[in-house]
Amino acid sequence: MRILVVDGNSIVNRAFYGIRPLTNKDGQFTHAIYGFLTMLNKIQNEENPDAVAIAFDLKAPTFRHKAYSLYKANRKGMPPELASQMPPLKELLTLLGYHIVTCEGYEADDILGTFAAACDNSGDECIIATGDRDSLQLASGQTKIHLCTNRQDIIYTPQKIMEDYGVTPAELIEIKAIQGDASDNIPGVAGIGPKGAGELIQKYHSVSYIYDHIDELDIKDGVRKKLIASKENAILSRMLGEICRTVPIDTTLSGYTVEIKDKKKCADYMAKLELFSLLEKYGLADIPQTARSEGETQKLEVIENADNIPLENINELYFNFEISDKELKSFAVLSDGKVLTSTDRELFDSILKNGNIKKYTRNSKALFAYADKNGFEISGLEFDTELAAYLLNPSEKDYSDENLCMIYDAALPAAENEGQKPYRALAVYDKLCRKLGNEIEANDQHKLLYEIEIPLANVLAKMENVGFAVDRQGIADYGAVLSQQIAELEASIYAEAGGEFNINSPKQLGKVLFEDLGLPVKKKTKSGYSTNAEVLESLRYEHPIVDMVLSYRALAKLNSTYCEGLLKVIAPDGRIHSSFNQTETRTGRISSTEPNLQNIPVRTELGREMRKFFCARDGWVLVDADYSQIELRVLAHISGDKNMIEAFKNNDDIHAITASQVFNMPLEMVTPLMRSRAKAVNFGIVYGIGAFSLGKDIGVSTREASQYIKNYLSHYSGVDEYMKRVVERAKLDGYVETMFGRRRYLPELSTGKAMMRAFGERVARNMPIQGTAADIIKIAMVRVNRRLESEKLRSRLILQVHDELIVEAPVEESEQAAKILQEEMENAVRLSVPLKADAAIGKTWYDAKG
DNA sequence: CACGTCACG
DNA sequence: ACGTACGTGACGTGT
Repeated sequence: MRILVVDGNSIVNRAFYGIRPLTNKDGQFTHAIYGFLTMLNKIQNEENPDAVAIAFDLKAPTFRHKAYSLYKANRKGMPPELASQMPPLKELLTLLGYHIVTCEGYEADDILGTFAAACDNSGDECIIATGDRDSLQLASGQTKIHLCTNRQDIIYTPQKIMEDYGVTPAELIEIKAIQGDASDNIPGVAGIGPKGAGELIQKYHSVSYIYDHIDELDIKDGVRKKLIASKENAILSRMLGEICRTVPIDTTLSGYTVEIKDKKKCADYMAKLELFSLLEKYGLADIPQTARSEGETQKLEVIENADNIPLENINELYFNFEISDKELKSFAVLSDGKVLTSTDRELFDSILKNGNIKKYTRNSKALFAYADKNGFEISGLEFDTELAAYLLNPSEKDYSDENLCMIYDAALPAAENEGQKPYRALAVYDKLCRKLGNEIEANDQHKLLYEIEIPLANVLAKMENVGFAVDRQGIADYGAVLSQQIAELEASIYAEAGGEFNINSPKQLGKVLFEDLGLPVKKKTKSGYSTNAEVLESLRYEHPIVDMVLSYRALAKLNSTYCEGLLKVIAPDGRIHSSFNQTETRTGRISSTEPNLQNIPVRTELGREMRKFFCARDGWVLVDADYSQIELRVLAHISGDKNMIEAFKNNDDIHAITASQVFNMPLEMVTPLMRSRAKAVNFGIVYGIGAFSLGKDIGVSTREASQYIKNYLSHYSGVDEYMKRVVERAKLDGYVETMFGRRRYLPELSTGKAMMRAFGERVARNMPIQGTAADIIKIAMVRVNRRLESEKLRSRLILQVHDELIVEAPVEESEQAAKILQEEMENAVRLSVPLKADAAIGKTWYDAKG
């Protein structure tokens, strides 16, 4: 037989520290459980064992030898965020049919050792799954080690160990005895590390041989001295490092086969932990869940192509649809507990137009786009599950109805066949909508959903449909010029490098710059030398090739991402129809894809040229309006800082004012450099700031940067208090929110890991600001669209770039459109400081942007 | 598919 | 000792 023996403690640790924290609705941390089962499932698929044993340490202090407990006793216990995951993990493992093995007085790796020894005797095969290299000593003809690392898993056989370490598995114990292991409190020999220890054991094979022949060894005197000085520790370490193989446990492999006994119970438990992706991995996706608060699980009844869809006296309609290329493929409604499907377009349209039927659905943007394309407006769209769920938790990855049913306890009925599968969620859509709706009310997010997100879906749909006109030939010509220049730079770079290589490969470029040309290494990445712009910038004067590479990069980016990329997505109508995603970001911003029109170059003149190809159709112009410092104004408002509010009320130059405060001098003395540094401080504050990064950003020492921050916070003391308050509040609530109640949960804040917690704190400071600004421009978009339509203009919104809106307008409407933009943006919400928006008109985006 | 890089607010 | 500001998406390379 073939048994997989899992080092439970080691794997769960790896999962806990390797994955960002995750909780379910109850606040139960689940990432270690999720990571453990994902890894276990993967290993099982790779190794295909007949049986699985999962070994855990016991909670009680354990000892292997008398001396052992002394050493292990002072090892730190688990952080509570991990400890709280152990009982549910073990429960779930048991439900999944795994056998958990523990033994009083022994650690998990002793159990591994015992199984390995048993297999060595019986001739069975043993696979040890662990993240701990200490277990490599167990490798043998019968036993291999499946080592889980942060990167790729490595399979260790005795041969592989010989290749990597140059010794036998047993000799690894000897090496460790000399080199020691701080994390295990194994002292080893002071002054000799892994390299020295490896060499000694390769030559002499054992600690006891070394000490028996200490005077005859062919080694340096220094080494001999160290060995002699630490003799006692070395011999003790030799004992501590050997894994015990005689734990009194049952090693009859046939007792460890895996079988799920109660699939339903198992599925329920996973659902409770909200580990839905595991349901699929363990083949439990189709098991109907118990409705935990709704009584019985429903039976799924689907009537395809129903000839009669009763709509008489229907006030609420739960439905779903398939629309592709703005054409209706089919739709399905929930009627009297049954799912009825149809392809009747006229019926579908009449439902959409009928304001007396309240409609509950998902992906309303697609629906609005369909209506827009067909020249009518939807009336009575009441609820969108995707948008509601996004407001309840914007960090969710999957807003599919099936997933939402699982998260929000709307028990999915079982499908009797493949054909029924797509309708499982619809069968319980009324329940799902009710639960989501209740939570929206409980969270006070009513306005956000009904007055902002749902109407916005309509606006976004129209923006997508209209698209942005581009000058195809202009882009192509620009691309050709770039290609020419790229080819020239390429040749010069090869000449400097003394040969051809792929400049686009950071790996190859790193080798050329830092090995072949010997330039100083400034920074390393996980996989080698860093070659990013910041590094190259600092090397500009070291070698002429550096500037060439910088130029090459700039041109290559423009050509591949913008020229070639955009040419690929121009529609037959000569316009670019980007998709605006409403449920993507965790702050409430929208995102743009295929193509991303929110990152068209602007910061360099060369890149900015690109915007000359984004234009209005003949006889029309672009009206571009952007908010002035919306995030700082939002900060002034929500922090209530008197000085900052005053500055904005006076329409002062906020960066200059900040400079005079940070550098402690009169406003007239502020130089452009000081102003630009103060601007960076303002940004930094919004982002959650650290002195190190601020210093790096503006090129001053960390010390100096930290003084700037101090000055800033003492002048804007309201901001200082707000920043403290918001983090404290977030720790209590577990989430932060915007002015309009948009939330983001922050499980990071209750982590034991300092880095991660610090990240959570920065997010807590930033999200309410970035998110409130996002809320505001969304309100403005809905209102701008409403005004354009109600004033019977042909002008239309075509793009949003976070603090900027673009309208395409007939020339004769442009002034009016500009006025509408400015008014609606500035009056979207009343803050304690004025909102300021500036509009400009031009034939192209380049011209229209201030 | 992950990573490095770089474009935007 | 380690890494280092918030939020995105696209491209090319290399495992």
